[in-house]
Amino acid sequence: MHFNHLRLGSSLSSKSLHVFKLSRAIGCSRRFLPLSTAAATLKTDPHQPEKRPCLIDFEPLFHSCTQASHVKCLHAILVVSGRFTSNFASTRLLNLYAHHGDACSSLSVFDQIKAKDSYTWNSMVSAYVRNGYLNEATKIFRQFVLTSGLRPDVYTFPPVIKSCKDVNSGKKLHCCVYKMGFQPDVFVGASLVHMYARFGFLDIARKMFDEMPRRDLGSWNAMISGYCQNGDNDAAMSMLDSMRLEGMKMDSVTVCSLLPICAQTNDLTSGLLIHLYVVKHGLEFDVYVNNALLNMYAKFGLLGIAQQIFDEMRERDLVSWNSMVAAYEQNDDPSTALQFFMKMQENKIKSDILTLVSLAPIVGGMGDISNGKSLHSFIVRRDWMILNVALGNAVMDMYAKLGFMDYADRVFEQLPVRDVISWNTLISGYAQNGLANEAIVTYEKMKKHEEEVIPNHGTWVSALSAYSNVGSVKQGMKVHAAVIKNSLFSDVYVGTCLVDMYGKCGRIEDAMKMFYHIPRDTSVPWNAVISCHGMHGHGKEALTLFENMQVEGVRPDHITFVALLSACSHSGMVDEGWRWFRSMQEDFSMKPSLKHFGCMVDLLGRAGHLEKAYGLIMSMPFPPDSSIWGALLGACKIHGNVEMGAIASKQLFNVDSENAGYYVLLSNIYANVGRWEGVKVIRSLARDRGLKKIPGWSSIEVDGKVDVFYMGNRSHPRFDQIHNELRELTAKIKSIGYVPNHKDVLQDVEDDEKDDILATHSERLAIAFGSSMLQMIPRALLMHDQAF
DNA sequence: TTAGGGTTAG
Repeated sequence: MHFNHLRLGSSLSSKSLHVFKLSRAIGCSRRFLPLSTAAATLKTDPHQPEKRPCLIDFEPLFHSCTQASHVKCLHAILVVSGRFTSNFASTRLLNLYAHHGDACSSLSVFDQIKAKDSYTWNSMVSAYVRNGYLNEATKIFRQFVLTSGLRPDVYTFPPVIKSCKDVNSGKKLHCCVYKMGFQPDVFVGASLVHMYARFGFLDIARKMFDEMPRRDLGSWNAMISGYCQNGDNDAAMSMLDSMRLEGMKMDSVTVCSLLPICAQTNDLTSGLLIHLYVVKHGLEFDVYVNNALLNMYAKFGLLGIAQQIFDEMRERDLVSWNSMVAAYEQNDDPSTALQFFMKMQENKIKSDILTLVSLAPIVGGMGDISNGKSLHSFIVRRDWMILNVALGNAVMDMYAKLGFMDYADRVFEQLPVRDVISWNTLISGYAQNGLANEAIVTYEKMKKHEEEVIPNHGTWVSALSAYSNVGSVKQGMKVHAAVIKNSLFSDVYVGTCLVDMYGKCGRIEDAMKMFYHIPRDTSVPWNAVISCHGMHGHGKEALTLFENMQVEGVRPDHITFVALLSACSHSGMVDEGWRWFRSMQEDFSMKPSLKHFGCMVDLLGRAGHLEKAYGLIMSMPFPPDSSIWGALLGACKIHGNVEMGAIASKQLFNVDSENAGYYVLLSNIYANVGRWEGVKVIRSLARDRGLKKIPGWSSIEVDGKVDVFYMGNRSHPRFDQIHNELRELTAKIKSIGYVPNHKDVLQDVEDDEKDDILATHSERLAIAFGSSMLQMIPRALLMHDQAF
């Protein structure tokens, strides 16, 4: 019966008005006035004025509470009608609050119940567990056992077992259940089985499961989900087979446990079969099932299907919304992800920690620090930083993406708990922002905390990329040793980083040795090895490797072609470059991206075919970005083509007026041909727009420590020593015939000043430092100048 | 009328 059937009149009596006021006072909306009117009418039946409504009269009202505000309203009615004092009614109210996520109100009701029975105690424990207040649940359970004088029953244990945080407290409860003489029946038994499985004690769980006197679907699910959560997918599947042999059919819980492992094992077929089962058995209206399906399709990159499931869901919860935001974020569509987040706000869906975990990388990618700061303060205001390491890590990563490593570091310092990902995020953040030295220092610091945090794949990958950026092969080799010690050398990603490190440091032979040690059935290591050959001008070797890759049946991807085209570009192999640029489209059906066009513009430009490069840009199927025009502008500098340089820079400033580097490049083109007026115009333009070029830097490794130098930098503690060494070296090389090339100084200054500028170039500072530390021979400086 | 087993993350 619906509460509307109880409505007997439409005008409000004084008592019903009282109910209304009371219901407003405790926060329920006017829309639910009929509920209070109905109850008030119950009280004021003119024919039986003394008769208060019986508990049975409230039954339909209990069932009508589909929203939190309904519960508040019913609460008011119970108070007014004098039925709140009934233990039964108030405990049901307690449960209703808990079901609607309001454990605080549950507690307030609980406190008002004077003669609590075990139903009341059990309900309060489960109210806390249901809403995630595990510590409070344990406290209430203790009070129940120690102070109430009542005996826990079979209803008590399942929620308490569920709230265990570690296996030891679980074991204690297991003993307690055993001592009190409870049979491990289906509920308590399944709880214990799942508790052991959850903490990874699958053998104990399995033994208990096998010895259970009775097993229902829930018991099977406890065991299957235990295997799934521990990544033992084969055991989960064989358990499923046994379950079916015993005539049990999968329900929504079984389905929800299995769907995530379909995505993990890349088994789309099983996922589709389960989806079919869901539809056939009418499980498609379960929110959990829909969320699990949605997530599985998103993990396979099938966003269209995920979106369709979301659109067709009758009921959506926070997990559904979070999953959609994460789905688009993880599939490189941050703008749609952001739209979903906005829609959440429009629909008044409150974000939780996981919403923010997905939102942080989106904000990081938007490039606006003020948004980043508001997101951070939103989290801090709610104290979520303390609750969840993953969120802290996500915020660090966001600041790293925005280029604010000082903020990322501050967040790191303030984290109450740091796990391996916190360290990895900081290290890779520094490395990605060009602060290789800081990355290395952090990695060294991490090693000192080895007892608390064990490095993983991500650590080696970040550390290696930092060492390869500063060209520190000795330190890189130490990481290599650590990788071998941890038996990770056969991991494709770690191995590829080693290839990359040796390659970037110029140790091509070592890179090749490493390459032949790692599995090469995917494009990942091939891309690295092709790229490092290309980088050092070994275009032919890069091409040979590319051919070998095809012989071994490994399909090249977009990145392979970027590596290959850039190898052609660095070796001046124009014809080969064209050939593969066409081949990728014709033979491999790949559409060239901006990066491929960028390589081609670079290839043609470097070779002096500026008109052809311009023609290629004009034929592109999408608008060229700053990297394309930047490549053309760079080529104009090499070939001193002022006219084309002006065209390229005009386009460049249209698409990216913020990058100071391009202004410098154009002014250098003018400077090269001595057009100092042009230089002045461009420089003042850059100054007016408040742009400052990020200075170039050079690094050198001495005794395992890496030092970084910037042009004209005087802040080094050994500055005087370096300066003296530099003077001596310059004098020496001048005495053996070195003539400074003033053309390389792109400023309109006197020749002696040009000497000074050349002499304090960051690479020279680094070499002078190295020389002063190691008594390096001046030959290094000579060699360096040739490459200048 | 209280209970077990389920979906999202850095």
